[in-house]
Amino acid sequence: MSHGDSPLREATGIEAALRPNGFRDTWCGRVLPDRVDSQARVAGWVHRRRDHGGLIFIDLRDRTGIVQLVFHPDRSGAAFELAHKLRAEDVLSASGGVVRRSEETVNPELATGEVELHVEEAELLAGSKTPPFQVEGFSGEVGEDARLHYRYLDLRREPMQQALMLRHRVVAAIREFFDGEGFVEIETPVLTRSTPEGARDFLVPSRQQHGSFYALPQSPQLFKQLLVISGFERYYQIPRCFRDEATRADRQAEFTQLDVEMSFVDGEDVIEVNERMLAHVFKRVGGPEVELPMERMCYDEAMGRFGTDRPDLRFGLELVDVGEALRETEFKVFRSVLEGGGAIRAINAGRREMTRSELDGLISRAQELGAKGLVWAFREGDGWRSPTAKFLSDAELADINQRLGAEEGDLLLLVADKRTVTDAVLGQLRLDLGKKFGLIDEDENRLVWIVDWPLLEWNEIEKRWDSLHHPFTAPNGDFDPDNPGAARAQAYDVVWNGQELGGGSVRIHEAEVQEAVFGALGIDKEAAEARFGFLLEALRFGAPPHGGIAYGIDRIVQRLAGADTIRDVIAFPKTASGFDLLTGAPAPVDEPQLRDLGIAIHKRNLAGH
RNA sequence: GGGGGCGUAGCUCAGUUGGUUAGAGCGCCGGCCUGUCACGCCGGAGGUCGCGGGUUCGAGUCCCGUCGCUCCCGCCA
Repeated sequence: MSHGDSPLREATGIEAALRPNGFRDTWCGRVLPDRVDSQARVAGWVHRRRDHGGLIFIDLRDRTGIVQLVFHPDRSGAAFELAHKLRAEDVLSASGGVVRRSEETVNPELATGEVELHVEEAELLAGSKTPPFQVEGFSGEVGEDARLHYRYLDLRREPMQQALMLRHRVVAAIREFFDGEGFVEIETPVLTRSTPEGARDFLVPSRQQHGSFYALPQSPQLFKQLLVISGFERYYQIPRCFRDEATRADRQAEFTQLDVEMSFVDGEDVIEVNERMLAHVFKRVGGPEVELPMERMCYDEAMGRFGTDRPDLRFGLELVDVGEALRETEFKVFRSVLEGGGAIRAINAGRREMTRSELDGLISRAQELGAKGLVWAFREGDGWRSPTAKFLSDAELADINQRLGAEEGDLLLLVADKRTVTDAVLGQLRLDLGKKFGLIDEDENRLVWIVDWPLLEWNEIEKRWDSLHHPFTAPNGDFDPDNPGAARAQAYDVVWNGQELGGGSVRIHEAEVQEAVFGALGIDKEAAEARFGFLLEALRFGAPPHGGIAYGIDRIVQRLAGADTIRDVIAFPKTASGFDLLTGAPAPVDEPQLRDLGIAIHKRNLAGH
């Protein structure tokens, strides 16, 4: 290792470690060229240091707290070879004062390739309680509650430091790219108008207009469209967005978006800029290499082969339609599904050993995902080993085997239902099995644009058409209100290893088209005018053709960091039920505050207490 | 909103078919040790078993409720 560059000479480049020195009350430091952790036993562990303007701060594990070390750059050469012992009581008693130590020799045979640091002076700046959990060094995993309650301590831990630094670099690289491409970053309101089409809104009561509410933005979608109408041809923003829905490992109610919009473009233009942006950012932060142009797949193909619009392309187990093989089947379950216009779809999971209870688990999982059942089978000779085999003819079994490319012993899974159900269920089972069987190469990276989307999809439960993206996505070509399901859209989602990083579309730029699409969505003229009148009116002043995209920054960073949950790349996340364990939010407010807002609380939920 | 798992010392956890004084590792406190880097050795303190109710001679253990953490489904245009 080369330590000759004297990192001590660069004030901001100082990295040092303090480690136990054989006695609990002594410690010495070591310098590494880039970044070193500190640990020292001074009646406990020094578990953290931060460099700060040429000084190094060390948090001590107990009441010794933060220590300031003053380095003498002109002696740093010697410092690389010397270690000083510093007695704990010196530090402890030095509150506000300075401790001076004499030099002592160091045993050169102990050289580890790291460099020991000559500590010239030490000054106690602040004490510290014993942390509630071990911040550095060996310890079991710390529970989520404890980490979130003491988030500021959790954030001292190296993986969290790395994650937030990575996040910073991602955001910096994004700004660097868009600035270089002539984009303008413009902020849009956080207190805005509720548009209850999508997720539930977070509402903020108005003090001046009792009974009226602001909504926190689910996305700056409408404002960015207004901005392109204003003549800002290339806009971007990194806004905080809010959706009052359940939290998940990859979802927080409060999240950060990268929002982009461009004028006088079609979908190709948006994709072209954005894949260059992704390549730039990934390169800047040491992520996987992005080959340009990126892979693309049509929506219909993704749904057909993988049962999802965000396929993980790192492994096979693709969906296959076996309905043709069962056209004449006597098996009542399959027959009624086919006659009802449904589909029978299947995946060949390959040659697997599975116990009966594991197979039962697959059935439960399929039912949980919405299927009525799941047929499993192992190819055996020309037929199946399966409880279902006896209901099917030899010819049917052979045909299915052939369609699935099944070889001896392969596990086959069939679902019969409406096509949307078969695909959703098998698409998820495919992912479950991919993980279970270790089919996913974690080192592989597959970025793909999913393109050419339907504009709308039929919502069977609500009996209406829904937007696949959002109501402002433009139909490709003429829009036929009598056949809304036929409309396609220049929409594009970018999917990385099965996770959607972002999505966008070309937008409607003509008021008449927007009105027609609202109509198809069941938003009548009056409702459209009430909720989106400002947009419709703006469109009537001449909007440029425009399109854009929005990304989930948290997810991008999560993937780049290799974190299991989005919480690990958010400094102060909330729990699954939306609590902030650190501050205690949400919390009741005082009666006068409520009076000011004209709000009374129904205490029906408190009555039982 | 529904389902599963969890809640015991500061942290991570064990705790048998319900049975006397609830344990371990780490951390913490005291003592010893001059080259550690998960230091080591000796000793010690530390618990409303999430909370409330119930069953029982007896509850960490069983039941009901409740609060919290977590995963899955719904939801997330």
